[in-house]
Amino acid sequence: MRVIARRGMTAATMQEIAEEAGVAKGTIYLYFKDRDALVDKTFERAITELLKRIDAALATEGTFEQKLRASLVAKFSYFQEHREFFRLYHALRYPEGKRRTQKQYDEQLARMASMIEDAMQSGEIRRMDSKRLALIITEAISAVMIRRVVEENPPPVSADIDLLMDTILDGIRSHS
Amino acid sequence: MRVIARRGMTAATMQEIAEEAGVAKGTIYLYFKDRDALVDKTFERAITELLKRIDAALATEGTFEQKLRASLVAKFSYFQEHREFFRLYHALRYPEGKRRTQKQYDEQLARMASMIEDAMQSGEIRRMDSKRLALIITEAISAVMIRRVVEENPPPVSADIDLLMDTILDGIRSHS
Amino acid sequence: MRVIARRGMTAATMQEIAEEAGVAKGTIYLYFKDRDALVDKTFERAITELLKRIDAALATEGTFEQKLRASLVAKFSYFQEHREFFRLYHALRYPEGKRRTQKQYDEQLARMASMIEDAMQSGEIRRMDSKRLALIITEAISAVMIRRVVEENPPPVSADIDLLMDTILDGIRSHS
Amino acid sequence: MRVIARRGMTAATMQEIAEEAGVAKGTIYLYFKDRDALVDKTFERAITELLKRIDAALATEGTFEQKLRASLVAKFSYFQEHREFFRLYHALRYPEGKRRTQKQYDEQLARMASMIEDAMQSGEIRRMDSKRLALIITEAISAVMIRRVVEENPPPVSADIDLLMDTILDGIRSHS
DNA sequence: CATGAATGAGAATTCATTCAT
DNA sequence: AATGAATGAATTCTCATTCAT
Repeated sequence: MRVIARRGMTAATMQEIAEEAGVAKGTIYLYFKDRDALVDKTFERAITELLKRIDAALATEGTFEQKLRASLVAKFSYFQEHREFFRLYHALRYPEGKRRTQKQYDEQLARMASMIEDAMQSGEIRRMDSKRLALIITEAISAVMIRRVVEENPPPVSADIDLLMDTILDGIRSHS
Repeated sequence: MRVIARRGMTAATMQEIAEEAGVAKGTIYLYFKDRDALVDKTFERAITELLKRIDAALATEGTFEQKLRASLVAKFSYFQEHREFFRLYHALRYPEGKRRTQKQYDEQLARMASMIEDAMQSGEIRRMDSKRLALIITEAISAVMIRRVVEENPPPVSADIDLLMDTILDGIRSHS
Repeated sequence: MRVIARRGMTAATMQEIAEEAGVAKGTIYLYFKDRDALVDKTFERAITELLKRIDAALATEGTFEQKLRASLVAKFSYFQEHREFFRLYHALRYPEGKRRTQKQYDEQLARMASMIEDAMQSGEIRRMDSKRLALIITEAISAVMIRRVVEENPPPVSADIDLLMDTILDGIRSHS
Repeated sequence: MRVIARRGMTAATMQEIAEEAGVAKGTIYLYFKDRDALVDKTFERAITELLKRIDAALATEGTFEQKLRASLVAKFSYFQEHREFFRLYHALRYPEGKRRTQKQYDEQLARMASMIEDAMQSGEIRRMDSKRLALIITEAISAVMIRRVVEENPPPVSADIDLLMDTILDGIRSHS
């Protein structure tokens, strides 16, 4: 995970992975059929943990706003702990050499869309294309989160979360 | 450009690039110092054209809303013409193997931020962190645009543009 | 034996041998110094059984013709039982990577040559180079026997044995 | 060819082949897709030359005896020139694994069988199973020829040829 | 200018062998 | 005695780069 996150999916070598893992090159092949399998499995594992956290947040009781904020907190804290994974998350969306998005990413979008529809039903948010909204919200959040990872001195997490919630819910237009 | 866009920055081989260009491998080295230079220059060239269009849109007279919409139209129409480049644009943000973002990306963000500040000054939009807003808006737009590229039957461009403008300006909260 | 016969002396892996034997890889090294020793010993064992049968046939009382036929029957019936070993027998003659023939093969040839000399002495067969004759006869027999192993529907054993005896003893020339 | 003949089909390494050929490892891959292709093609090439010579001998006018002797001379002189190939010829018959390079060998046997049938027709040799005879004769010849390659001081070629012709045509039985 | 054959450093993969349990 | 996880040397293969033509 660390090596792939650091070097990227193509540049990571079996040698470096072995060294980082503290085993010999050959040992890796006892656990993964080949390099491809290793990358795939590693990728899946890294992302599964994140999605589990986000789903847990979305599953809590409360208003849409509360759930959205909770999922946002989950995402931010995950990357706070695993700064290196931002590149994996990045690749999740449009993996090299494939035109399709990753299944897990699409599933997460679908869950977000369904939550949005519920909120529309309850009148909490306006009626709009739920799938597109899910995409826009997810990526807006990711953008800030990924940016934080590479920033020397990012603002407090709460500031970014508040800004995102504020922008998503009320837009940027002035209402004076 | 085509090969790099198709295969990705790491997977593109000099052989395939030469074939697509209709020249011999060696010939490439008459025009580029090495593979790195080729990738960098190609990347820059692909992106410069896009940024030029966006900047032109931003430079027009009018309200913030008008300029934002114009830049959005520019971006969408560019990728309508160059579907394959979405992967390059993708890489623009966090190039493999580097922790830094690409200079051009940061510059574009800065221009957007300064436009946002002008709009805040004029009272057109609320006072918020302009840099973060620039990031959020840019990425929300990119998310939809990139998604369109891989969609079989994307909705009409105007629908996506309207949705984005609407969401960015007014948020998703219901005001009944 | 089975694995080496099936895969060949070079392609057989310790892993597959261990699996077929129902033991762990490491266990093999309690019984054989290394892979080379295993292959050599296995080879020897497989061939010793065959040579014992042939020698028994040659040791019976009777005319040269009777003894030759008996040894032929022994050889054919052995490979009838152990079809997979033909590849081992094949390697017996000119082992890969060595220029020398296998000792046991040479010894068998020598025994055959001495039997031929006895038959010359007794006037049963013509005076010719006994060593070359032993070689020619042995290989002619092997050729048919090996061919039988790979044939879908080989002719009856007796037909092949009769043909070989006939050809060896009387040649192919017409005497009409 | 030389390396494969010397080391065997499995033990020959790309490194040694490259060195013997006086090129770099990578260069080989410009001419052969992979190791397998190299071995197959090399093998085929080595054998084609031999079979061409034998066929030329068989195609001459004359009695069966004359043609057989001519083909025998061809075979002996080929291996006189290319001593190292005996191992390739050896492998031709029952290649490790189950490669189908065997085809050329089978074709040659078929040609020999058809020549034998002609000789039976003309009454020059006795009526017997022509396919089995072709096999027996071919392998008897090969046996002597291969043995010559590994012998320190082989007898004169003519002696071996005479012995083979004599044995094949008239058998070993005494007619006193 | 252009070529493309040749290069060789570097990466992935295999497998005989070891050794702590 | 037996195990099998771990090792790493050896091998195949890729591809950016060079250079004689």
